[in-house]
Amino acid sequence: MAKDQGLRRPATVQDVANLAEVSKATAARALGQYGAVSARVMTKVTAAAAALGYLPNDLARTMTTGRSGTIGVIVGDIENPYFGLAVRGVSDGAKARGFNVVLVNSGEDVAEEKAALEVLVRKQIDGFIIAPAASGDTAHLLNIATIGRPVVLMDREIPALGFDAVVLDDKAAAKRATELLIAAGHTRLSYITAAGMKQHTLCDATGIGLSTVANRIAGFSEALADAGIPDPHRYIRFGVTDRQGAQHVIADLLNLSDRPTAILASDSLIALAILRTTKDVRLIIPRDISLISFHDADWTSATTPSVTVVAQPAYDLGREVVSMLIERIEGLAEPPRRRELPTRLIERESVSAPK
Amino acid sequence: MAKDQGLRRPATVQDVANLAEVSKATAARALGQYGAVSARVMTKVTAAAAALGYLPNDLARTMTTGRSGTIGVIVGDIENPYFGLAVRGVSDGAKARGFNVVLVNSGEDVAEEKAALEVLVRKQIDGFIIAPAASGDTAHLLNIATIGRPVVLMDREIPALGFDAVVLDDKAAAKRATELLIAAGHTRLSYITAAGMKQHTLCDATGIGLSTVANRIAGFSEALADAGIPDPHRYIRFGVTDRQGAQHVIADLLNLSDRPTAILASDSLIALAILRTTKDVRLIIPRDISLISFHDADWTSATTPSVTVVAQPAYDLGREVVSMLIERIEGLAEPPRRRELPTRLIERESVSAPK
DNA sequence: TTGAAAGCGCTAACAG
DNA sequence: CTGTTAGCGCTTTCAA
Repeated sequence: MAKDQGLRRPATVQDVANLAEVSKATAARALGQYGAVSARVMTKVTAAAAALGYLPNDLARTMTTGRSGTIGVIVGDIENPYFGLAVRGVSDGAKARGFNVVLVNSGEDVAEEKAALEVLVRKQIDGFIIAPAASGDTAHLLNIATIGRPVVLMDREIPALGFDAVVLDDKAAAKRATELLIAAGHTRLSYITAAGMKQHTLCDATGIGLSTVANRIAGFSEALADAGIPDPHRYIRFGVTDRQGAQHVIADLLNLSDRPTAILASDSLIALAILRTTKDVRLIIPRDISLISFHDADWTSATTPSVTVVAQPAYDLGREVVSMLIERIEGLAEPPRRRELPTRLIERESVSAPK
Repeated sequence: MAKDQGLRRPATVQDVANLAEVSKATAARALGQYGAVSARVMTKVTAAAAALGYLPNDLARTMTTGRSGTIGVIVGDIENPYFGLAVRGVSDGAKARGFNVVLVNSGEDVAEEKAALEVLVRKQIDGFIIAPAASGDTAHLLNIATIGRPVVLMDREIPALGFDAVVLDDKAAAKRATELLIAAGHTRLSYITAAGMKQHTLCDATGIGLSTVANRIAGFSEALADAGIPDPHRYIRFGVTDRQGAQHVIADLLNLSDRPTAILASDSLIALAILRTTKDVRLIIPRDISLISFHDADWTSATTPSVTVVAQPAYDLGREVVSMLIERIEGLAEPPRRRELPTRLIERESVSAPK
């Protein structure tokens, strides 16, 4: 008996219409708040819907309207607090305007990014927010635009594609941070970055895969050049993505006979690896080595020493990017827009003069 | 001219069929790998699909099959590294079996949880993984089961609902950690937990909203009782959800004239708040106060002192929970199953004897 | 203001 | 093995 209610087929517009004794079209108009309905019908239909526990089938709605009210977000690593915060900005912004968000991780891998994109297209997503894994190999991104779905780039830009983009002032940020280190007296400075290339080794500025990486290296190098410090690329390390690799690269760096006396880390995960490694090899921050990290992660203010950081407006980045996207979805036709958000240097305890 | 390709209507099965000169049904069979097709037709259709850049419309497919190949995950706070890791386990497991995941944050709020659930039901999600925000107020969860969509509970269980659940051995874990503290000589022990109730104040064990919280408090209290320490609830604090609140509660606790000499933190975010607050009031860990935290967050091994933690198999939790769910989706009809995963105490540097 | 009918893109059931 | 037909639940003409 109780089982009668146990498994019932979900109610449809037709069911509601029957119970309310109106036509399907009328019931649909009342439920979907479009067209025009008399007050009498409105209440009857609403009551019927409530009685049946009616919930609209969004897929059917999307099938006919062509709009899913959903936007797709693809980032490299949601567990990176920087992206985590940005995604929260996106979610909040989307929710505020009645859109849903579906989030996919690309693992900073172009093939996975491509697969993710395909899944989302097949789900008839209205538009995309992407932090692209690489700036070469972008055919899939162009395709997406071809089928009429807007794309906004987040954090990393690819000017050639002509998409809207919201980025940070990475070059200026890197330069400012580097100058702080130089002002403290350092001349052997290292920049360690997660993404950008497969190789950990140094390279000339050509072939850098990500605008953020290229920009920061430009800022870093410029600061060194301005200070007359030679061979700026000497202590730059790329592609430090996994935890293992990070420890290894950092340990190698610290074992150099003329090891760097200051490090700039591209994100809080790298900074963490540096903390761990210095602890392992019994180097004290900032006495033996100074540290500045990109991203004001939660823990950076709680450690001893607390760490000097480049604070990034990640949440605002997300808000901004989603509002740009929604404007496009709603038909905005202007030429591509680009917005650059400022970062801020927060000085704490991890920088001092070299010994 | 170039614009001709600029915006083209996405290709449908019908388009592919026309180009391949077969019927719509045949094209669909070839594309969807079901039914049976001759090799000749198969190649023709495949070629046509490639030529047109055909991508199936998953919504249409779901409409007719009733299966979306997507599972919904609802957690309180994806930025909590514990849940972040669990969700990654879920994603990996789902991907491996050909399912997609859509993730929604509930902000540990029942109303939001309810709204999220509704959105997902409307999208015809195949099944749900939920870390419920509270164990009262569960009508919406029951409803979901009523319409025939399986639910598996993650991390927190609600036995009354009869759902599958995967949880950790919270009680044993709390007891073990507490015993370590007691063995070190502590008698004034505090437990600080994020979720559970609105009030920060102490309470009797009745009306605790979450199984995890109740279980841990049981383990904590039991250890104190076993050691003959009176008034075990004295230093327990609930509902420390936001950063502000955390600082405040902790500061109050540390300002007590007979303040606790050891704290057990319910997650890494609380532990962080403790680190920050002790730093503020110039208390040294572990000299002035010992600390153990639930969750082996990344940073806990990199700080000075590194922090002793209850390591939780969050990733495995996610894997396990998703595999249970998929079995249900694929028709498993057995009675509800419950699985408890073991945690592990990792001793590091944040515990010592009281002064 | 309301109703009837067509159609979104796909798969399922049934013939041939 | 292939084609025809019907229908998923909804919105959208078009008439009434």
